[in-house]
Amino acid sequence: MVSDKQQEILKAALRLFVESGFHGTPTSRIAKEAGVANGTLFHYYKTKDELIVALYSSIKGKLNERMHNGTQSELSFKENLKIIYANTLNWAAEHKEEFYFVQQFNTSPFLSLIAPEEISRQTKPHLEILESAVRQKIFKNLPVELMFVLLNNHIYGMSQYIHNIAPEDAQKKQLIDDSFDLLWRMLT
Amino acid sequence: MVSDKQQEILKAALRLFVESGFHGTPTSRIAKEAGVANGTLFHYYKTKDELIVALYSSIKGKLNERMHNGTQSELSFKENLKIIYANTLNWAAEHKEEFYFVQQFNTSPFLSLIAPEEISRQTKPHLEILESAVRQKIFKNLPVELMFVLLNNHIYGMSQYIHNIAPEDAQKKQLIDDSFDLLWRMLT
DNA sequence: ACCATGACTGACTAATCACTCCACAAAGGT
DNA sequence: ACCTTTGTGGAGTGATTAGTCAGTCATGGT
Repeated sequence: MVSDKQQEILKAALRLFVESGFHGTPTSRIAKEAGVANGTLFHYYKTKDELIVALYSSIKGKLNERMHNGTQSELSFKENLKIIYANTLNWAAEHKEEFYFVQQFNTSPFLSLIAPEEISRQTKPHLEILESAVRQKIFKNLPVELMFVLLNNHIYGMSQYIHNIAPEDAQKKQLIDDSFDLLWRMLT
Repeated sequence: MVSDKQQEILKAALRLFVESGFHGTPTSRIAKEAGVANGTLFHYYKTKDELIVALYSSIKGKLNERMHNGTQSELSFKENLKIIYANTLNWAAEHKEEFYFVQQFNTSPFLSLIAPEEISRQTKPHLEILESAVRQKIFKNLPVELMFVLLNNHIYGMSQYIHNIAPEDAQKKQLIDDSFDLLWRMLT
């Protein structure tokens, strides 16, 4: 159950963190932009760190939800992987601030606030997908962790690029198709 | 001319920024760890922002210097690219804090403190290398900016991976060889 | 009508921050 | 010897910060 005010706080925090960084945005400013009293913020989140982590988890949750939209066990591995790939890139393009925030968070000392088991819990399903592809000899016989970071960073890079050139829908679709082929070619 | 104390300040700042983030480390702490008075820090750098940018430029400069070590016009394009690739990954492995700092900086609002022309000045030579590879039909006929972000993020990913598994020298070399082949296969 | 609960408020505080200021010292030119 | 420049120190300052706290208000149960 996330109340309206809580939503507003998260929304304002996201905007301001992206604009000015974590320590660069005072809690007072977040409260102000959320149209909420200072105390209210601390009513919902005991500390600023807790707010940051909550925001991260909320965004990650939404991305994960979206990522597997439309995948079906009847489809081939390649088709499913491409759906996941496209979902992620489309989500990133539609949620630039969220995506940027996640990147910012991942390359910051705040990442250590997330328990390692929480991280591996999120990562595990993806590693398993890659593992099965290796077993089926679809992918090269390489460590799945290696393929995972390459896949991840490929997506990061593509997001950056799509963000920079801001393509039309048709062009974007083409770009996703083409870059998926590059990725596929690299891993198979 | 960079004095000893200045060096110590940069060294301490790097360590602390990586550990606690930009705003998370007070200038007073940097001065203390550098074995220098508070005022001395501000004698060399008018503001904290100026210190951060100076640190970034210094690190980037060192990386750029190292990157092209050993390249020769007599060698083939592929050989030279591989040298650059390996130099970058080796530098990153030997300078984890520096590499992490650059990533942190790049995904932070501080990036906007670097003038766009400064950035494109650094990027241009790399784009030109890619352009020539496209002209010679070595690489696929794709936008060079696209290949650039993919190349960049591939290297970021590999650095992450190498950092995580901390391989022996021989294994690291093998990893660099193999991952370069992946990259090459993707772009040609 | 009365009360209990919990969301919500905003003035407040203790601590911390970036940065200043001024004193002094060493170096080097004349 | 004298002056100027440059480097260095560290106490000090005003602004800002995360977080507190004492209390108000709306809601719903009885």
